[in-house]
Amino acid sequence: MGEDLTNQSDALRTESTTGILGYRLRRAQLSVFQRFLQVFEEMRLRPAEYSVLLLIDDNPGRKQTEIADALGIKRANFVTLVHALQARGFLERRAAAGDRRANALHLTGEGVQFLAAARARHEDMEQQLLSQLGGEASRNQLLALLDRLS
Amino acid sequence: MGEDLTNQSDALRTESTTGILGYRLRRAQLSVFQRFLQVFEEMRLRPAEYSVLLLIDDNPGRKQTEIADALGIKRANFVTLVHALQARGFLERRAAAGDRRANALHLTGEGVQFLAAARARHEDMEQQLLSQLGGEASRNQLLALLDRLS
DNA sequence: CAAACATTGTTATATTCCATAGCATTGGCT
DNA sequence: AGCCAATGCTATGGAATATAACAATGTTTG
Repeated sequence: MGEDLTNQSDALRTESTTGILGYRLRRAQLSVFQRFLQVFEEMRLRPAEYSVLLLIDDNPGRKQTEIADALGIKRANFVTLVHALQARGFLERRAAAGDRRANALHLTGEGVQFLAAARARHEDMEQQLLSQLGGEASRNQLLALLDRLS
Repeated sequence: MGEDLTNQSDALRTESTTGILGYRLRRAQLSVFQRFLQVFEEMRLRPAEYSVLLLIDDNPGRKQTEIADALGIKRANFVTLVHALQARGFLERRAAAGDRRANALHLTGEGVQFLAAARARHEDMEQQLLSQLGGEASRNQLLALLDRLS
């Protein structure tokens, strides 16, 4: 006999949470974002900012609200984002063609350059994630499954 | 000639973001959490709170820090969570057996009852997600892939 | 044993993200 | 002209998260 009375700090049972899709999704997303923050710490680039730069690069001249909507960001909160990126010289808010209310968003030369560097860095990160997932097939499957939840 | 000069608000190009794993993960996670918040609005239960109740139910008598660690919650922030659930009568903080600093967490009868109701509600939600994913096989595959990212 | 150190729960605080309300300016429509 | 919608913006609050510091207690070490 003689149970071990010394601080038996066993591992916890976690079966209940492992069955929850939302919980697992959150953990995975947090892990990926955490890595993003590390990788882009010295560039001082946040995930949302990166997505903004990408979208403007592919859609120059669009209005703030259009970009914000596409990213699921409230236009009120988008203002701060854009101003910060503008303050760093990465984008311009030009007067929109036929609408004096709207700002047409464009990347500056500096912004294009910065985005190129970010893209390279991000490419490496995606490559790491790819190898974690075990190949292109797994990655594509994951993306397809995620789409069904969105 | 004659391009259409009337506000041509075409769809934006989003290829750049669709290739980003983290972005897609975030959107899916947000979508699932959004639904959770809707489903549990009248029960006034947040995702984190639900996970706390589940974990205590499976591991009664554990210390706050143990539960918090398992969920990736800082113990400082965990205090508020626990106090709120205690204020609603769902759990108790009893004196831990051999440690006068620690609180041993236990569900109350009311807590068990509440958790049962939450579980039932959550079961329905998972069932919906399952059908969105297209079956058990897809769900299991998704969970496996998510694990490789965590 | 006494001293040094670690852990536990807690408070306070700052930051970031996200949502809502309201506003001035401008545009579109009737 | 008059009404309503859209656009960018400010202000503000809530929620999640991170850190620092603290008192009480436990653990380890000289």
